[in-house]
Amino acid sequence: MTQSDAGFRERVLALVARIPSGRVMTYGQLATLAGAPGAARQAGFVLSGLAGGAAGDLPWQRVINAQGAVSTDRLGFGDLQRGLLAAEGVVFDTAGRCDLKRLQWWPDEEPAAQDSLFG
DNA sequence: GGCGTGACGTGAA
DNA sequence: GTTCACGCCACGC
Repeated sequence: MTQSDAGFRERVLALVARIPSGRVMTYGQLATLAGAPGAARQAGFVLSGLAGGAAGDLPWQRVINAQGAVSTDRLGFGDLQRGLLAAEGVVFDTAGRCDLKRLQWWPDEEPAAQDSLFG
């Protein structure tokens, strides 16, 4: 398995699928966890192929930029992403930004730890 | 083989 | 606090 491994895309998609409801991750975070720190742009490009319904059960909506705002606004469905997150309890500011510091999720965290976050 | 692209990130003004 | 510009790495042609 030293040929091409799972690939950067597969790892990013696997991480996105692990994001619990009501939580979000940043592109740089996905890239770093995928083994490519700095490839935040590429991480977003991977998700770009999912937009439109190809995402299946993949919660691509839970992936936002480091500013706590959605980057899909330039794609035309930024409101869609905000709506999906809002349905999960994610509140966006008037500027379209959320409390990333509180909503950012790491695969290292366990479901039980989320309970403390809401407290 | 190399070049350009891209749902970004960080630093600086 | 915001905004501009450059740099980053993986993928497609």
